[in-house]
Amino acid sequence: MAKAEKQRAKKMTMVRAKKSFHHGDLREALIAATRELLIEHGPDGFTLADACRRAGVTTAAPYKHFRDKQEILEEIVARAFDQLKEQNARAVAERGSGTIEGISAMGISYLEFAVAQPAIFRLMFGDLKKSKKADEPGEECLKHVVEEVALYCRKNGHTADAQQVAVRLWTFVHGASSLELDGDYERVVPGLDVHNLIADVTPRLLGATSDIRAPRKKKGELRSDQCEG
Amino acid sequence: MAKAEKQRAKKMTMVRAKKSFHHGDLREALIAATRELLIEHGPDGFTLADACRRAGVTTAAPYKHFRDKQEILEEIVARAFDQLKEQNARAVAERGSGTIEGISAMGISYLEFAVAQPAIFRLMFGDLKKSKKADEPGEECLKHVVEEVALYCRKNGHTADAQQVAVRLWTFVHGASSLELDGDYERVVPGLDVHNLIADVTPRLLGATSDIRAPRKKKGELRSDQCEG
DNA sequence: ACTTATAAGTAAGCGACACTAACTTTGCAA
DNA sequence: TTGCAAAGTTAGTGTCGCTTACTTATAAGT
Repeated sequence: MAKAEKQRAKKMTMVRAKKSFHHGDLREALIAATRELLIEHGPDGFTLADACRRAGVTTAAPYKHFRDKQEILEEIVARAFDQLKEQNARAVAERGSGTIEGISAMGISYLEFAVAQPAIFRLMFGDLKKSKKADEPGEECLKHVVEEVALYCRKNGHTADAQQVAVRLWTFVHGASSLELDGDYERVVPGLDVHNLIADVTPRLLGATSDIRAPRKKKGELRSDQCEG
Repeated sequence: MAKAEKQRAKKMTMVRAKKSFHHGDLREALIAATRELLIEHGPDGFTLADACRRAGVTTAAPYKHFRDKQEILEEIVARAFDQLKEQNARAVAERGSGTIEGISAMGISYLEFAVAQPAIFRLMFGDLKKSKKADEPGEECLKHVVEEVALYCRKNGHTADAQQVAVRLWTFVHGASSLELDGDYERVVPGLDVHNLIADVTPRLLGATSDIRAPRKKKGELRSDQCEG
């Protein structure tokens, strides 16, 4: 009667009413919907309620699968770290492991990840604190850089501390990603090619550690990549 | 009677009831309160309502002075840029204008600003987009770096493009600030001294130093491309 | 096959927040 | 003195995150 009609009507409003009442896999659906909204409206522009509407459930439904809003984001962040790790690995493998080009490509990969999904990138490194799950993947990302740098050093007879160098590279690439992401480059240095920036700087940061002193013009002559006017 | 009593009672709850009903300078009071809350609870952890309570007014009062919540934040961000600019100028002046030490000090000043007021720093560069007011001050910050680099180059006979070098420095320092701020260094490289990091890298990015034995002789001719898979 | 426990949904409601509208108080100026 | 605009207030709207209590479908046990 009225009941049956109501049910049927509700069915129609569901986005994916596979099995009428139960949603099949609401957990994944919510993660997907949240991801979409994150991309569409930025990190703060999405609401859990919106994600529910998109998944075709009421706003109370998520709490059967997640403790709170934050937990959905944490799951997304954790997966994003895995994705970043994988993408970086692919980039470095393509251009040559333990080479400047490979390491540089890894940095550019990092940048491209950030640009491709700005909101998620911000969540990954923002203070919404990943707390638990995203800790390890983040470490693994840097660890991979350390390995590549160490390999490069071995190949080229450098004695530099690979970890220290890797931190430099990470820092620079992260800065470039952040500034590009927020549109700060665009605003302040309109024509900038960020890929080139990273490729230019990578070799500089790969150098050995300690003999940093006054500027010696001695060696200043040789590099054409230094700065063209 | 009751009315008068109520009013008097309300007076007591006001934070600064200079003139009873009217608040003297609510605009400034709200900005101050918002700043405090920003520092206490992070960029997303504050509410306009809280700021009102702290200023001793109702939640409708702010709209006599600001269009919306965002406009308060924009004002704070604009002032923060001025403060950053000034602080950087002081830092470089102390250590010597146009010197590596001065430029390095400017970078460290940037970092310390970020660490001292993380929430505000994030607002400055986050995507909450400063839109109008914070545009110029941000540009001026970089412009100052460009000037210092140019001065340094002139002093030392470098031909480098000061703007390009300045962007490198900005990028690195911004990356260091972001990672330090979010606790990522702490998590991944616990013992790191970020000041040293900046001081180490500054000369490298200035093009001064050199120990880059990178076999990047000519673009087409890099060997060791294909090492292991 | 029938019962039954439980996982997974709904409905209704709470408190908080951003913001609005309409009213009231106050200070200042003609 | 009046009268008016600035700067408050009260009251209310819609939304959000989250909770509680109820309902429904599924799958297991006998």
